[in-house]
Amino acid sequence: MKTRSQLLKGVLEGCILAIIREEPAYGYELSVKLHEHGLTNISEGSIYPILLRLQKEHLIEGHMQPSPSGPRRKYYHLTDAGHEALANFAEHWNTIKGPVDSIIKGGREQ
Amino acid sequence: MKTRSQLLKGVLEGCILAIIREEPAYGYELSVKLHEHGLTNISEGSIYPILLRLQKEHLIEGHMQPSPSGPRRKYYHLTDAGHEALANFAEHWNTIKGPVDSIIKGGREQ
DNA sequence: GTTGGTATCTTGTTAAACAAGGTAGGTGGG
DNA sequence: CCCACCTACCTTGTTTAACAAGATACCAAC
Repeated sequence: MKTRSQLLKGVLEGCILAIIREEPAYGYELSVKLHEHGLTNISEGSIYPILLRLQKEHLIEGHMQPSPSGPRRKYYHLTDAGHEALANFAEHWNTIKGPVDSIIKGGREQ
Repeated sequence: MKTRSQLLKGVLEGCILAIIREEPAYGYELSVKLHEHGLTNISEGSIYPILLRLQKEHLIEGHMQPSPSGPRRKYYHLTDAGHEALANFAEHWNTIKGPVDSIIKGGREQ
């Protein structure tokens, strides 16, 4: 179903920023949390590239930390620019969500 | 602002299907209607490619018709497959909208 | 020592929005 | 008559993102 993956464009990035805002998280954890929130089947092949991109844009910063069990984890936290970007994203999301809902539900002309 | 144009990915296609479902429309008209609904700054360079794509996928059909004033218009209407695709899109949209809202608003762990 | 879960990252493919630009019909003003 | 303007169509090239697939590796338990 590629409709879904098109709908996720740009959305995932914002969601990841939002989750990290709550508390620092590592990649693998993000895939679990997104799933728990209802965004199922988000593969790691989507998440890691986003994390690298966000890091390159200085919206997040990461540092390795040992795990109580298993390989080391790279925890990411938001930068100031990251908080701004998230606010910006939330605003865009809100200006799109309303119109799209009203159009899809239909029936309203003019 | 490219965040916005990423967020529109996949969304515009569904919106166009939804508007055409209400009544047949032509390209130029769609750009006006989207704007009226709150989706501003959608250029014709976005709309016409979508219409061509939808037509190629047999979700819509178009036919030329004279205009009371100005060049001829190409009115599009939904096919059966188009109705299905729209229902499908609406479903996907609904499964994404809720989770994204809850993640952005934040505060909920586990 | 090998299996399996946790964890990271990379490459290549595909698909979509949009800017920019090109074509042309009709109408009204000069 | 012709020229400018609005309506209306379509195309090309650029950029960006999700994702599948796969590579790597640590650790624990058996």
